[in-house]
Amino acid sequence: MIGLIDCNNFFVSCERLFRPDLQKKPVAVLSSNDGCIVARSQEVKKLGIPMGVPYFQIKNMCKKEKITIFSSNFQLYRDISSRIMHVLKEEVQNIEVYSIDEAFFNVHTNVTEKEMAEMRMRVMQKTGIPVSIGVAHTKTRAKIANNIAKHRMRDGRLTMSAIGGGEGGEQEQEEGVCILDMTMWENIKNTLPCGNVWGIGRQTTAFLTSEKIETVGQLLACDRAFIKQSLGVVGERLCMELSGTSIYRVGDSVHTQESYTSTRSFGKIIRDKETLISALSYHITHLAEKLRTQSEVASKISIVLQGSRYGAFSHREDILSTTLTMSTNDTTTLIREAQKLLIKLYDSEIPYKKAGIILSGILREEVTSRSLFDDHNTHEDRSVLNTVTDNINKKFGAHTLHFGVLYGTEKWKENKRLVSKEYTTKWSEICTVKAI
DNA sequence: TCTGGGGTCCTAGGACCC
DNA sequence: TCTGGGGTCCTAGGACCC
Repeated sequence: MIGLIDCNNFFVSCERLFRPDLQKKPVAVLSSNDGCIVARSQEVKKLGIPMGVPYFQIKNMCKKEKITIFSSNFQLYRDISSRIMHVLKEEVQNIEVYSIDEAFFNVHTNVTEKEMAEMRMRVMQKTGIPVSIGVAHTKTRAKIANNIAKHRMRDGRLTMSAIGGGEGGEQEQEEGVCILDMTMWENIKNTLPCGNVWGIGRQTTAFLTSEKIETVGQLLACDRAFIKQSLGVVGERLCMELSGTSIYRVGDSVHTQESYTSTRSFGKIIRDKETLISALSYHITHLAEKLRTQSEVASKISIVLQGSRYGAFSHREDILSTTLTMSTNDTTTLIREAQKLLIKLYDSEIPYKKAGIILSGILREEVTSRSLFDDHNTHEDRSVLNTVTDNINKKFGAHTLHFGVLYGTEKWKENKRLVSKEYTTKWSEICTVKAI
């Protein structure tokens, strides 16, 4: 059987961990630049505030309903996430970290809800973060099981009606866990909407609706050739998973990353080339450092520029890439390449709102060969410079030592007015406990 | 005034090869 | 007059996920 553990309202739970006064009170977390709502407490969901809504549209409502708002604090969330995964590794043998707040794991066939409920309590006790656990025969079904588990938690003994299914059976249910066995699957599949399934998004849901296919039961009753023809191999696999044949194994998605992206919206409109260079260099500094700590190099660099998506220049995104003559993780080389790309892509007429870098063609540093025409001495010098820079920044904090082009960062840096402290990753912001 | 960021996989079509 | 068949690799774009 495959289990899926998922943290409840993860970012909100992280904030509450250090603000216990906010338990049971409405709390929401914003995306970077304080743009949109990306995490909501149960109380906020009940108020009808949807996921992803722009903050400025509901600012008044937040004030009226006394919702506590936080800017996103990814340092904190990443650290709490790693603690949870660490605890989980002690609990089960095979875990696959799927996202910042989710992990799949294998569990024995006769696992009981009681066992999972106990595991859930231990994770909560050791980390302070509430989680839900769903178990089923396949990953896709485990996702559904987890969804049911989440609803069981909210209002005590809730049924599937909240996500569209009709949960049958009178058996005792544990809070926050669900083992979706054959009997229960047969009970829910004919009322479970396709759109609630992992892997069926907006487009596919619209298509299925147009074909009068609304529920998972109806989808599974379809002709296989029709599925393959209209939804491709992805749809075919999805149906296999739904019908109980496991296609995706635990551990499948654990492999080295193929690309790294760093992009950020600007706090205000940017028009001049120099500030764009500064922004791109900032992203390169971050990514190149990441490559170096992982002993990797990139063989392709892309710059991304985007005009304001709302207003006269609606949705204009430009990408320009170049393949490097030699794979590298050297900050200087990458900044130079980005500058060349920017000169080609830059348009003084466009009010820019966002810029970023994508590094791809990621390779292990030791397997890459050197170019015949490469200047060996320059390479060595750069390597020494990068090492020294990395060490200083590691010791004294990010960007202590940086390239001159990064002056200008303050011109585009995001707004983050409501950010909480780095309680667990920064000495100066650590919690103080007073014993009386 | 104000609308996020970081990924993966699949597919179709073009370039190129023998 | 008549101009094949079978591949691979790369890329851009779409759909989806958290």
